[in-house]
Amino acid sequence: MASLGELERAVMERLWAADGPVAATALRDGLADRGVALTTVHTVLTRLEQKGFVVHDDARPRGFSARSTRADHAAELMHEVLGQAGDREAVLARFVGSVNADEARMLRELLAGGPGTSADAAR
Amino acid sequence: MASLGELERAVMERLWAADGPVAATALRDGLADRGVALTTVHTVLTRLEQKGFVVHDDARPRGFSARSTRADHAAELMHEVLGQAGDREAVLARFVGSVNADEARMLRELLAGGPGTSADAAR
DNA sequence: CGATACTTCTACGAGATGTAGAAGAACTCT
DNA sequence: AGAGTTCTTCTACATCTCGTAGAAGTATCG
Repeated sequence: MASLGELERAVMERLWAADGPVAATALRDGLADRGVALTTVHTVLTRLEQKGFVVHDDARPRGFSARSTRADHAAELMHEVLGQAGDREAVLARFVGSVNADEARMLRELLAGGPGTSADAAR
Repeated sequence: MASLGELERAVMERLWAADGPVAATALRDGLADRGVALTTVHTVLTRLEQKGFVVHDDARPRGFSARSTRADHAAELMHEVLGQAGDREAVLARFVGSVNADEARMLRELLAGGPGTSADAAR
Protein backbone atom coordinates (compact mmCIF):
# COMPACT_ATOMS: atom_id res chain seq x y z
CA MET A 1 0.00 0.00 0.00
CA ALA A 2 2.97 2.29 -0.03
CA SER A 3 3.47 2.99 -3.65
CA LEU A 4 3.30 6.51 -4.93
CA GLY A 5 2.56 7.68 -8.41
CA GLU A 6 5.15 9.39 -10.53
CA LEU A 7 4.01 12.88 -9.79
CA GLU A 8 3.35 12.08 -6.18
CA ARG A 9 6.89 10.85 -5.84
CA ALA A 10 8.24 13.94 -7.55
CA VAL A 11 6.37 16.11 -5.10
CA MET A 12 7.59 14.10 -2.13
CA GLU A 13 11.11 14.44 -3.43
CA ARG A 14 10.82 18.21 -3.35
CA LEU A 15 9.32 18.16 0.08
CA TRP A 16 12.04 15.91 1.37
CA ALA A 17 14.71 18.09 -0.16
CA ALA A 18 13.19 21.23 1.30
CA ASP A 19 14.28 22.62 4.58
CA GLY A 20 10.94 23.76 5.88
CA PRO A 21 7.35 23.95 4.70
CA VAL A 22 6.92 24.60 1.00
CA ALA A 23 4.16 26.51 -0.73
CA ALA A 24 2.19 24.93 -3.54
CA THR A 25 3.37 27.58 -5.96
CA ALA A 26 6.98 26.79 -5.18
CA LEU A 27 6.30 23.12 -5.83
CA ARG A 28 4.68 23.91 -9.13
CA ASP A 29 7.67 26.03 -10.09
CA GLY A 30 10.01 23.27 -9.09
CA LEU A 31 8.07 20.92 -11.32
CA ALA A 32 8.08 23.42 -14.17
CA ASP A 33 9.59 20.82 -16.51
CA ARG A 34 6.35 18.93 -16.18
CA GLY A 35 4.23 21.95 -16.82
CA VAL A 36 1.64 20.99 -14.27
CA ALA A 37 -1.07 23.41 -13.22
CA LEU A 38 -1.19 24.71 -9.70
CA THR A 39 -4.44 22.92 -9.05
CA THR A 40 -2.84 19.68 -10.06
CA VAL A 41 -0.20 20.22 -7.44
CA HIS A 42 -2.90 20.89 -4.91
CA THR A 43 -4.75 17.75 -5.79
CA VAL A 44 -1.63 15.70 -5.42
CA LEU A 45 -0.83 17.34 -2.11
CA THR A 46 -4.31 16.61 -0.84
CA ARG A 47 -3.97 12.98 -1.79
CA LEU A 48 -0.56 12.74 -0.21
CA GLU A 49 -2.06 14.16 2.92
CA GLN A 50 -4.83 11.60 2.89
CA LYS A 51 -2.18 8.94 2.60
CA GLY A 52 -0.41 10.38 5.56
CA PHE A 53 2.76 11.44 3.82
CA VAL A 54 2.24 15.16 4.00
CA VAL A 55 0.90 17.74 6.39
CA HIS A 56 0.25 21.41 5.95
CA ASP A 57 0.23 24.29 8.35
CA ASP A 58 -2.58 26.82 8.36
CA ALA A 59 -0.50 29.76 7.38
CA ARG A 60 -1.95 31.66 4.54
CA PRO A 61 -0.07 30.50 1.60
CA ARG A 62 -0.24 26.99 3.02
CA GLY A 63 3.07 25.42 3.89
CA PHE A 64 3.34 21.74 3.02
CA SER A 65 5.89 19.42 4.49
CA ALA A 66 6.70 15.74 4.50
CA ARG A 67 5.78 13.87 7.63
CA SER A 68 8.91 11.78 7.67
CA THR A 69 12.33 12.17 6.18
CA ARG A 70 13.22 10.45 2.98
CA ALA A 71 15.58 8.17 4.86
CA ASP A 72 12.90 7.19 7.34
CA HIS A 73 10.48 6.54 4.58
CA ALA A 74 12.93 4.37 2.69
CA ALA A 75 13.90 2.47 5.82
CA GLU A 76 10.26 1.88 6.59
CA LEU A 77 9.70 0.51 3.12
CA MET A 78 12.65 -1.78 3.52
CA HIS A 79 11.17 -3.11 6.73
CA GLU A 80 7.86 -3.61 5.05
CA VAL A 81 9.45 -5.67 2.34
CA LEU A 82 11.43 -7.64 4.86
CA GLY A 83 8.34 -8.26 6.91
CA GLN A 84 6.20 -9.44 4.05
CA ALA A 85 8.68 -12.05 2.96
CA GLY A 86 8.42 -15.23 4.90
CA ASP A 87 11.98 -16.14 5.70
CA ARG A 88 13.63 -13.02 7.03
CA GLU A 89 17.00 -14.62 7.40
CA ALA A 90 16.99 -15.73 3.78
CA VAL A 91 16.06 -12.26 2.64
CA LEU A 92 18.69 -10.63 4.78
CA ALA A 93 21.24 -13.08 3.47
CA ARG A 94 20.45 -12.19 -0.13
CA PHE A 95 20.37 -8.55 0.74
CA VAL A 96 23.69 -8.55 2.52
CA GLY A 97 25.10 -10.76 -0.17
CA SER A 98 24.50 -8.12 -2.76
CA VAL A 99 25.40 -4.92 -1.05
CA ASN A 100 28.56 -3.28 -2.30
CA ALA A 101 31.66 -3.00 -0.15
CA ASP A 102 30.81 0.51 0.88
CA GLU A 103 27.38 -0.39 2.06
CA ALA A 104 28.72 -3.44 3.85
CA ARG A 105 31.14 -1.24 5.72
CA MET A 106 28.36 1.13 6.70
CA LEU A 107 26.26 -1.72 7.94
CA ARG A 108 29.06 -3.16 10.01
CA GLU A 109 29.74 0.16 11.60
CA LEU A 110 26.11 0.72 12.31
CA LEU A 111 25.72 -2.71 13.81
CA ALA A 112 28.98 -2.75 15.67
CA GLY A 113 29.34 -1.62 19.24
CA GLY A 114 28.41 1.94 18.53
CA PRO A 115 26.70 3.94 21.25
CA GLY A 116 23.47 2.18 21.95
CA THR A 117 24.21 -1.28 20.63
CA SER A 118 21.09 -3.42 20.88
CA ALA A 119 19.76 -0.92 23.37
CA ASP A 120 16.88 0.50 21.38
CA ALA A 121 15.02 -2.34 19.73
CA ALA A 122 11.64 -0.69 19.58
CA ARG A 123 11.39 2.40 17.48
CA MET B 1 7.98 0.03 -9.96
CA ALA B 2 7.62 -3.46 -8.63
CA SER B 3 4.31 -3.55 -6.89
CA LEU B 4 2.00 -6.47 -7.42
CA GLY B 5 -1.73 -6.62 -6.98
CA GLU B 6 -3.34 -8.69 -4.28
CA LEU B 7 -4.13 -11.64 -6.46
CA GLU B 8 -0.85 -11.37 -8.27
CA ARG B 9 0.95 -11.53 -4.99
CA ALA B 10 -1.09 -14.52 -3.88
CA VAL B 11 -0.17 -16.34 -7.06
CA MET B 12 3.49 -15.49 -6.68
CA GLU B 13 3.33 -16.74 -3.14
CA ARG B 14 2.16 -20.14 -4.36
CA LEU B 15 4.76 -20.23 -7.05
CA TRP B 16 7.47 -19.36 -4.59
CA ALA B 17 6.27 -21.99 -2.19
CA ALA B 18 6.13 -24.62 -4.90
CA ASP B 19 8.97 -26.91 -5.60
CA GLY B 20 8.74 -27.05 -9.35
CA PRO B 21 6.48 -25.74 -12.09
CA VAL B 22 2.83 -25.47 -11.14
CA ALA B 23 -0.19 -25.93 -13.37
CA ALA B 24 -2.85 -23.26 -13.59
CA THR B 25 -5.45 -25.65 -12.24
CA ALA B 26 -3.34 -26.31 -9.17
CA LEU B 27 -3.03 -22.60 -8.59
CA ARG B 28 -6.75 -22.13 -8.91
CA ASP B 29 -7.30 -24.91 -6.40
CA GLY B 30 -4.79 -23.38 -4.05
CA LEU B 31 -6.68 -20.13 -4.29
CA ALA B 32 -10.00 -21.87 -3.74
CA ASP B 33 -10.80 -19.56 -0.83
CA ARG B 34 -10.96 -16.76 -3.33
CA GLY B 35 -13.14 -18.69 -5.70
CA VAL B 36 -11.40 -17.40 -8.78
CA ALA B 37 -12.08 -18.85 -12.18
CA LEU B 38 -9.36 -20.70 -14.03
CA THR B 39 -9.28 -18.05 -16.71
CA THR B 40 -8.68 -15.44 -14.07
CA VAL B 41 -5.64 -17.35 -12.94
CA HIS B 42 -4.44 -17.52 -16.49
CA THR B 43 -4.88 -13.82 -16.97
CA VAL B 44 -2.89 -13.09 -13.87
CA LEU B 45 -0.19 -15.51 -14.91
CA THR B 46 0.07 -13.87 -18.29
CA ARG B 47 0.44 -10.49 -16.69
CA LEU B 48 3.03 -11.77 -14.28
CA GLU B 49 4.93 -13.13 -17.21
CA GLN B 50 4.79 -9.81 -18.99
CA LYS B 51 6.18 -8.23 -15.86
CA GLY B 52 8.98 -10.75 -15.85
CA PHE B 53 8.09 -12.50 -12.63
CA VAL B 54 6.94 -15.76 -14.10
CA VAL B 55 7.86 -18.12 -16.89
CA HIS B 56 6.10 -21.17 -18.22
CA ASP B 57 7.35 -24.27 -19.95
CA ASP B 58 5.66 -25.60 -23.04
CA ALA B 59 4.58 -28.87 -21.55
CA ARG B 60 0.98 -29.57 -22.15
CA PRO B 61 -0.68 -28.59 -19.03
CA ARG B 62 1.62 -25.57 -18.88
CA GLY B 63 3.93 -25.43 -15.92
CA PHE B 64 4.37 -22.00 -14.40
CA SER B 65 7.23 -21.03 -12.15
CA ALA B 66 8.63 -17.95 -10.50
CA ARG B 67 11.73 -16.53 -12.07
CA SER B 68 13.38 -15.73 -8.79
CA THR B 69 12.96 -16.94 -5.25
CA ARG B 70 10.91 -15.03 -2.80
CA ALA B 71 14.01 -14.11 -0.85
CA ASP B 72 15.77 -12.84 -3.95
CA HIS B 73 12.76 -10.86 -4.92
CA ALA B 74 12.48 -9.27 -1.50
CA ALA B 75 16.19 -8.53 -1.36
CA GLU B 76 15.99 -6.95 -4.77
CA LEU B 77 13.14 -4.75 -3.67
CA MET B 78 15.11 -3.70 -0.65
CA HIS B 79 17.97 -2.70 -2.87
CA GLU B 80 15.66 -0.80 -5.11
CA VAL B 81 14.35 1.19 -2.21
CA LEU B 82 17.83 1.78 -0.91
CA GLY B 83 18.99 2.90 -4.31
CA GLN B 84 16.17 5.32 -4.94
CA ALA B 85 16.75 7.15 -1.72
CA GLY B 86 19.47 9.72 -1.97
CA ASP B 87 21.54 9.19 1.13
CA ARG B 88 22.21 5.48 1.47
CA GLU B 89 23.99 5.80 4.73
CA ALA B 90 21.10 7.67 6.29
CA VAL B 91 18.69 5.03 5.08
CA LEU B 92 20.82 2.19 6.35
CA ALA B 93 21.18 3.94 9.66
CA ARG B 94 17.42 4.22 10.04
CA PHE B 95 16.99 0.69 8.85
CA VAL B 96 19.52 -0.78 11.23
CA GLY B 97 18.23 1.42 13.98
CA SER B 98 14.85 -0.19 13.78
CA VAL B 99 15.59 -3.85 13.23
CA ASN B 100 14.79 -6.07 16.14
CA ALA B 101 17.47 -7.85 18.12
CA ASP B 102 17.04 -11.04 16.18
CA GLU B 103 17.47 -9.38 12.84
CA ALA B 104 20.44 -7.43 14.10
CA ARG B 105 22.08 -10.67 15.13
CA MET B 106 21.45 -12.17 11.72
CA LEU B 107 22.91 -9.14 10.05
CA ARG B 108 26.03 -9.23 12.17
CA GLU B 109 26.58 -12.86 11.40
CA LEU B 110 25.98 -12.38 7.72
CA LEU B 111 28.35 -9.46 7.59
CA ALA B 112 31.01 -11.11 9.66
CA GLY B 113 32.52 -13.35 7.05
CA GLY B 114 31.50 -11.83 3.78
CA PRO B 115 33.65 -9.97 1.29
CA GLY B 116 34.73 -6.58 2.44
CA THR B 117 35.20 -7.52 6.06
CA SER B 118 36.95 -4.80 8.01
CA ALA B 119 40.39 -6.11 7.07
CA ASP B 120 40.06 -5.78 3.32
CA ALA B 121 37.64 -2.89 3.34
CA ALA B 122 40.38 -0.58 2.17
CA ARG B 123 40.96 -2.63 -0.95
C1' DC C 1 -14.21 -39.08 -33.33
C1' DG C 2 -16.52 -37.03 -29.30
C1' DA C 3 -16.08 -35.37 -24.76
C1' DT C 4 -13.08 -33.20 -21.62
C1' DA C 5 -9.42 -30.22 -20.34
C1' DC C 6 -6.42 -26.44 -21.25
C1' DT C 7 -5.12 -22.00 -23.51
C1' DT C 8 -5.81 -17.70 -25.63
C1' DC C 9 -8.58 -13.68 -26.77
C1' DT C 10 -11.40 -10.13 -25.55
C1' DA C 11 -13.99 -7.32 -22.42
C1' DC C 12 -15.61 -4.88 -18.51
C1' DG C 13 -15.84 -2.64 -13.80
C1' DA C 14 -13.49 -0.58 -9.87
C1' DG C 15 -9.83 2.04 -8.03
C1' DA C 16 -5.64 4.88 -8.42
C1' DT C 17 -3.37 8.64 -10.50
C1' DG C 18 -2.55 12.65 -13.56
C1' DT C 19 -4.79 16.49 -15.09
C1' DA C 20 -7.17 20.73 -14.51
C1' DG C 21 -11.40 24.10 -14.79
C1' DA C 22 -14.64 26.62 -11.89
C1' DA C 23 -16.01 28.57 -7.95
C1' DG C 24 -15.15 30.31 -3.47
C1' DA C 25 -12.07 32.59 0.13
C1' DA C 26 -8.41 35.49 1.54
C1' DC C 27 -4.99 38.92 0.85
C1' DT C 28 -2.96 43.32 -1.02
C1' DC C 29 -2.87 47.81 -2.52
C1' DT C 30 -4.70 52.07 -3.41
C1' DA D 1 -13.67 49.72 1.61
C1' DG D 2 -13.32 47.97 -3.16
C1' DA D 3 -11.11 45.72 -6.95
C1' DG D 4 -7.72 42.92 -8.56
C1' DT D 5 -4.72 39.14 -7.56
C1' DT D 6 -3.61 34.94 -5.40
C1' DC D 7 -4.61 30.83 -3.03
C1' DT D 8 -7.75 26.94 -1.80
C1' DT D 9 -11.33 23.75 -2.41
C1' DC D 10 -14.62 21.22 -5.18
C1' DT D 11 -15.69 18.56 -8.91
C1' DA D 12 -14.78 16.04 -13.06
C1' DC D 13 -12.68 13.34 -16.45
C1' DA D 14 -9.12 10.33 -18.97
C1' DT D 15 -5.97 6.66 -18.53
C1' DC D 16 -3.90 2.77 -16.55
C1' DT D 17 -3.72 -1.16 -13.56
C1' DC D 18 -5.82 -5.09 -11.59
C1' DG D 19 -9.50 -8.44 -10.62
C1' DT D 20 -12.76 -10.92 -12.94
C1' DA D 21 -14.35 -14.00 -16.35
C1' DG D 22 -17.07 -15.52 -20.77
C1' DA D 23 -16.24 -17.27 -25.41
C1' DA D 24 -13.80 -19.34 -28.64
C1' DG D 25 -10.00 -22.04 -30.14
C1' DT D 26 -6.70 -26.05 -29.49
C1' DA D 27 -4.99 -30.15 -27.60
C1' DT D 28 -5.68 -34.60 -25.11
C1' DC D 29 -7.92 -38.89 -23.69
C1' DG D 30 -10.75 -42.77 -24.09
